[in-house]
Amino acid sequence: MTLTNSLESRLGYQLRRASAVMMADLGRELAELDLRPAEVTTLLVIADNPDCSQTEVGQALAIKRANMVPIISRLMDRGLVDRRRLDGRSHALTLTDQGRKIADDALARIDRHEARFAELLGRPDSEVLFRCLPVIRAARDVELDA
Amino acid sequence: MTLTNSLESRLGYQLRRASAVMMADLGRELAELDLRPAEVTTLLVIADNPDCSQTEVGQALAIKRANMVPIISRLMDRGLVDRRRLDGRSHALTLTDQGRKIADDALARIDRHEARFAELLGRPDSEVLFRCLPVIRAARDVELDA
DNA sequence: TATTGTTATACTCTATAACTATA
DNA sequence: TATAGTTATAGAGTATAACAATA
Repeated sequence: MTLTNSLESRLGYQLRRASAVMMADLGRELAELDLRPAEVTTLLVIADNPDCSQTEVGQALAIKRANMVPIISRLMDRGLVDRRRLDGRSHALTLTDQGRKIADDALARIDRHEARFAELLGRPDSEVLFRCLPVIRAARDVELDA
Repeated sequence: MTLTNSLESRLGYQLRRASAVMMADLGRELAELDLRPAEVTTLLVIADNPDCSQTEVGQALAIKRANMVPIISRLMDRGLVDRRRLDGRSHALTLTDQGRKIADDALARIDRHEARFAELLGRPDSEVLFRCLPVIRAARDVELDA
């Protein structure tokens, strides 16, 4: 009744399944904040880079310009992000006080979630992962726009 | 102009980005077959387990019963998968000759794609990944149905 | 001309609830 | 009652093309 699956020996498949498990776990951790993963990551990038632009956030997160629009829009509607005109076409993004509070809370939750998995893996293996995953990304990081 | 991103030090984030890169690369490799990743994996599981049921394929791939329907449906429409009534409610899935040909082609492409990344990582690190990723999955593998 | 933000739209995968017809 | 397959529907992420305003 348990099926064999030759995909189990493929790295891409294992990566996808592992990533799905961590995303689901993160989702549970963030559900109370009513924030989607894409919104949280956006919030954290703005926290790290006050006065950055929407396009820059997208570049940091591999999210296309067009797809940043509804994310920023929702964060502003909720009073977590503020923006200030720079020149006629670009904005400088910052967190509001509320946004900073939520970002801090989110980061604490992320780190609880991370700790659960780090403990599972142990120190030396974690280090290999942190060395290998960027190598995979660098192979051809998601190309933004065309 | 390059932003800092504290997420870079988080395993979940690195996994997701690395997985996205491999998925995009796989997508390019499979585009000529006009098969989506979910369809290819389904095809390969049926190849490995002739006469399995739709629900079983879903369990192997962490795809919910309801979401298997359009996948199987499209594979049958294209003449790649065949099914035979078992009892009044379950079917036995098999590949057609055409399906077997496509599955073989897909597997060859997957392995070319895999080889590119394996080469990048090297032998000992690859082994660590193949040991670690299932550990992450096992932490709480995607629970099917409710 | 190139860039920032935007709109509109489509596709892929995933999630839930409820139904049917069996067993 | 539980199971296999199904329908309908919604959400989330991602992709493309095209536009306005500005640099």
